[in-house]
Amino acid sequence: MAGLHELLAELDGAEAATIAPRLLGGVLSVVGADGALVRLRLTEVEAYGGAGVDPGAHSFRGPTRRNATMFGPPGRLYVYFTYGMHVCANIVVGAEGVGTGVLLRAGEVVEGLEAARARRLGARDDSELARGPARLTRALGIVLGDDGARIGQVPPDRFGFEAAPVPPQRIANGPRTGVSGPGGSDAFPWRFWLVGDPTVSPYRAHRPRAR
DNA sequence: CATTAGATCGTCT
DNA sequence: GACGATCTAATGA
Repeated sequence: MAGLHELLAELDGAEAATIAPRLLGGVLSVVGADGALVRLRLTEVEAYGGAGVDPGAHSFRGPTRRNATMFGPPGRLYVYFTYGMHVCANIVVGAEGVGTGVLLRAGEVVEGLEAARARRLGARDDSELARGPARLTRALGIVLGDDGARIGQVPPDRFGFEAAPVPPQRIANGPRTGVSGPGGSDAFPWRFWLVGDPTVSPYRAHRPRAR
């Protein structure tokens, strides 16, 4: 099993859409803001390209206050707040200044079930604990203050990742969920998931704001 | 089962 | 001032 930084070094210069599927099946370890440890096997991710390349990416129009971490060194967490109430997390995968990341959309809790359940009261089934990007951060105890944190090894770090290669035939891909405009079209089929896994979130097209 | 309304606020235009 | 890389509950078929 390779750590995140080894994997990123091996794929140096590759596009986010090439790196994203390589993260599937890998195990993300997080010591949450409340101190409890949860390990999650990634089952669904989305790749986001760099500035001027990917109209669906936060980094498309260049660096801003919010997306600064995307333009920093790879192997860090890019955590952002959205819809007035939700937190989502990415792994920065491109070189410094490029602005690429992989959104962590869903996974299977493989350790720390009790902590994850406690953080996700209301989940009807364990497969729902981290089925969706905002649910995932909640199950793992990732908070806004974790933006920019380095993903190393747990312990001693609070965040870690171990890759676990998955056969290509078990991976499917398609348009990204909830992305408006051309970035959410078939032109960017950069959502990747493990075929048939119950923790993969349902696809939802972007919905324009109601009046 | 599918579709929709409402929640709620930081960020960028 | 408009709008989200979303989620839940409620309503309709």
